[in-house]
Amino acid sequence: MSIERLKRIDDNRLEVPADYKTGMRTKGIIYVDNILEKELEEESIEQVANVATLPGIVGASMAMPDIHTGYGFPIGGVAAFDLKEGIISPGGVGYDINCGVRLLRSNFKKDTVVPKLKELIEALYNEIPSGVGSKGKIRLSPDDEEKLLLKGARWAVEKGLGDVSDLEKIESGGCLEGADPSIISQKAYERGRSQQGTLGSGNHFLEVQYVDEIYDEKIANALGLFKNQITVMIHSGSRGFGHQVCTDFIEVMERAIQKYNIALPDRELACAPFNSPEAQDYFAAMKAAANYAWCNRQCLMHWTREVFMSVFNVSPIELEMTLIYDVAHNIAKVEEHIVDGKKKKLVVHRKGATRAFPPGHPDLPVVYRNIGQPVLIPGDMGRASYVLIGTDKAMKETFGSTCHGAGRVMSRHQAIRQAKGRAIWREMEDRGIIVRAAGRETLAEEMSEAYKDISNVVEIVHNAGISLKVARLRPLGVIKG
DNA sequence: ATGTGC
Repeated sequence: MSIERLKRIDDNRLEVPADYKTGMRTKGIIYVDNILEKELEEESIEQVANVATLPGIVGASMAMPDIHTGYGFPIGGVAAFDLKEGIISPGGVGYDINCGVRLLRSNFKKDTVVPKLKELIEALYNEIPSGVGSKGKIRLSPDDEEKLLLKGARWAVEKGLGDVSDLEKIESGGCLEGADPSIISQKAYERGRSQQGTLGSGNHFLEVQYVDEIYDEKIANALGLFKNQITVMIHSGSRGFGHQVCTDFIEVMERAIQKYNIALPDRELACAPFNSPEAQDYFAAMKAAANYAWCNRQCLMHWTREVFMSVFNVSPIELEMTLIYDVAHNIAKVEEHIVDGKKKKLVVHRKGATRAFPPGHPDLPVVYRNIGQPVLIPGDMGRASYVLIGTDKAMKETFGSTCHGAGRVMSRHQAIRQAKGRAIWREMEDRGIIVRAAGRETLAEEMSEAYKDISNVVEIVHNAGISLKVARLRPLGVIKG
């Protein structure tokens, strides 16, 4: 097994041949150019091949340029399965169910915010609960929690956190139908109760940014973006709740593979036939966790708006901090795609991959119907983030998917070692970026050098045509967990 | 990612 056995399809794609490994039902395709090809881990190639052995896989086992090794499935992976012959797997979604990103616009320009940046970041840090195991200002009764799991972001809006108009700018309207609170474990309920409305830790962040480059004027304009404008990006997920749901169902799936006699090259691929009770229970629990995450990002956004209004003493109308979009990048969804010329429903797993639906798709908000789905790609805290737009080519090639972020090049441990004796916060401040982090080692783990250059990643998906660059955002201030 | 792992 090695990289020499991969075949270059074109400048942006490598093929993992179907004979790379015994049991593969289809080939693998990895979106990398000859630069990021060098960063490919052998283990993650193996994982792309492993996914190709799963029953009912449709099309190729795919991976985006931010691929790295994950639990069973690679992070950056996209895999679609037939509803009758295929499976669903918690490892294909990931531990942080519906980890995702939302982007807010504003009427402010860089010049207005920079003089008050320290005060702003301090205020945001005080208002946004962050860090491992952090508790929020929301305390849920068991009844509240159940409603939240059914309603998603709408639950927060009904509590006065945000506006109804926010909902249409969230993927799936901020709520997946069919969540079932009755199959959530007590443990998950307990962990979820105090963590709603918290940022989390690791690569989760809240970032104040400015638009530094526009690649597509027409689309940027349609999204309400302009040069030097202040934007806010929020990257968070379903916290301990989603983590517990994943843990609970990996156990269920480990029994299911015995019961249904599914042979796997790696037990971390544990799964169940999509139409089995085990799979349907996982899917309904995953939806509950997805709804928990959308509600979480909705709460974080609301407090962000409040902080901006208070620090700059402006009204909502003056600020016009509207939601541009909210994407999920760890999720499984039933979607309609064209397979061999025919419309077919599939269960698409995106694990560290972002949906990138094209112009005209019925699932897009009416206001974006003509331009396509906004794709939000966070980079590391020192470099940049990107806004892209979904394309027809993505729909044809990748089941409407693209990359989700930079992807690590250093393990957390390696990063901590490299950062020893350095003051990362000061290095950042020297570059004009104010950072505040809850965890003692978070800044070391999250420093720029620990990640691939996001520009390289985005260049590949842009050149491959599976999403197109609209704007680049530079960080000014960051809140980390 | 995570009431962080051996």
